[in-house]
Amino acid sequence: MTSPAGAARTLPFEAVKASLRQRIADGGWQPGARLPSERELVQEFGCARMTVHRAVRELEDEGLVERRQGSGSYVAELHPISNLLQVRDIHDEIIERGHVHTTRVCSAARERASPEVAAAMRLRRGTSVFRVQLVHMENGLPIQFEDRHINPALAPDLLAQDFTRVTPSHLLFEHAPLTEAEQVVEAVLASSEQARLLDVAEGSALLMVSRRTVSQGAVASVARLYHPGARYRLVGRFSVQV
Amino acid sequence: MTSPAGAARTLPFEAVKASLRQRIADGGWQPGARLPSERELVQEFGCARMTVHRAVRELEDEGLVERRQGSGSYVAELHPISNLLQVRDIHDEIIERGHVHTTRVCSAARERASPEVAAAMRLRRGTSVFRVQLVHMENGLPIQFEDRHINPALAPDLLAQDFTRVTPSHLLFEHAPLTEAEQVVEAVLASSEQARLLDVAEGSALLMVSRRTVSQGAVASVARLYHPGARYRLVGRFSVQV
DNA sequence: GGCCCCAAGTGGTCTAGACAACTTTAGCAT
DNA sequence: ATGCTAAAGTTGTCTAGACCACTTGGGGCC
Repeated sequence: MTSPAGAARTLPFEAVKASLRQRIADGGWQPGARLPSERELVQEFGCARMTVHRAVRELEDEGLVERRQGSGSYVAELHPISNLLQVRDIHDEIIERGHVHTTRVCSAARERASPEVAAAMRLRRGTSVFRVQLVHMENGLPIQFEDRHINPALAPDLLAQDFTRVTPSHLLFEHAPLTEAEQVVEAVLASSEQARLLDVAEGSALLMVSRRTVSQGAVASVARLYHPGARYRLVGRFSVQV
Repeated sequence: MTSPAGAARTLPFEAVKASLRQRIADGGWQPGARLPSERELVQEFGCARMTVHRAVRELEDEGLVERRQGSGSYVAELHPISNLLQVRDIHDEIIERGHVHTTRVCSAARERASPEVAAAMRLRRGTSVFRVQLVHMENGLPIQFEDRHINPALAPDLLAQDFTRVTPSHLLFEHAPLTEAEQVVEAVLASSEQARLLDVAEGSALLMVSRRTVSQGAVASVARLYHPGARYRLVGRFSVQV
C-alpha cells in the first residue's frame, strides 16, 4: 500500500458543497438570501473557480440553490416534499417479494377498436388492434386483472407469444422502447366479471391503474390494471437531503 | 440587438451530449458497448477534455451511460420507464386548477392515542395527541376527507389555528420541515360516516392515501386522506430522454 | 422627473494542461 | 503453467485564465 491510509481524502468540490449545504441547513442563510459570489468563494476556499462552480451547480441540481446569470446565487425556497409513488411491473414486484408469479390468459385476440380505445390510441375507429386479458397471481392469489389494447404496428407477432411466461409490458418494452407514459389511479367498484376473475365479492373496492405508453410518437398500448383494494397497495417512501 | 440573431448557438458540451445521445438512441451503440475514450472524443469534437467529460457525466446522471474509472464509459442497460405518481397538497392542487378551495372543520381536539395511532407515531399508548378531521371542497363539492393525528411536541399551538384558512400540512411544514415521508394508496369502501361527509353513497369506492411524515427523527403526523373514487385521480406523466 | 446608456459584477462556459486513482494487459520471473 | 510487476490507458479532479451573456445600478441627458 503506497497511499498514506484508507482515509479517503475529501475532494475540494465536495468540501465546498458540504460547507455551503451546512450553512443553508442550519439557517445561517435564510431562503432567498444571496450566497457569496463564486469569485468570493474562490477566495474563501482557496481553489479554482471551476471547482466552486461545480459545487454550486450540483447544489442547484439538488434544489437547494437557485442561480440567476448576471445576478447571483440564492438559497432556494424550501419546497414541500415531493410525494411520488412508483407503479411497477407486476412481475418484477412479485419476484422481488420472493413470491411466485403465475398468469392466466383469459383472452388474446384481434378486435376492432371501439371509439374510446381508438381515441386513446390515436387510431381510426374500427382499426384492428390486439386485446389481451390476463389475471396475474401472486402465490396463486389473483392480484391484478390486466385488460390491455396493443397497437399491432409496433409488435406484429405479439399474439404468438406465451403470456404465461412473459408479460405483455415486457414484450412491448423489447419491441419498442418507451418514450412516454401516462397513468391515472382511481378507485372503482368491482363488476361481476372483475369480481369473478379476481376472486373477490362483487361491489368490493378495486384500485384501477390506467396506463398509456407511447413509443416514438405512436401509442404502443393502453392498459387498465385492476387490483383488489384489500390485497394491493401503491407504496412510496421519500427523504429530503438538506 | 447586437448579437447575430435569436439563434441560440448550441453549446459545445450540449453538442457532444446530443451526438452521443443520438448514437445510443438509434442503436448505433448497443447497451454494454464501450464508448470512445474521452481523449478520442476530444479528437473527434475538437474541444477540451473537460467539455467532453461534462457531457459524459451528465449522460451518466441521466442514466444513459455508465462510467468505470480506469476502465471506460459504457452504454447503460435500458431500464423500464420509472412509473411515478405524484401526490400533492390538496390546496395547491385545487388552486392550480383555478378552482375555489373551502374547508369544513368536523373536529379539532386533543385525544389519547389509540394503540394503532401510537404505534404509527412511535409514541407510548395513551399519549395525548392532536386529531383534526376536515372535509376539503373544490367549488363546493367534497373532494377529500382528511383524518389526521399530529404530534403535539412538534406544533404545540396547532389547535389554535383556523383550518378553514390554512391546511394542517401547510402549518406542519412551517413548524417542522419534513425530512421523510411514507405513503400508501389503497382502494376502500365508504363507511356510512365517510359517505355522509363526502356526499357519496355508502359503499362506493374511495381512494385512500395514508401518509406519515417524519421531521428530524420524530413522527410529525399520520394522516388518512379519503377521496371519492369518481371525483379524484392520481395522475402521472413521464418521458424518457433518449 | 423620466429616460437611456454604460460600466461593473455575476454566473456560464471553455481551454490546455496537470496529477491522481484505478483497471487492464502484456511481459517477465519463478 | 503460474504468479507478480510494470506500463499503458482510462476516468476523476483540479488549476489559472479567458471570453461571453446577462443583470443591476448609477450617472448623464433630456
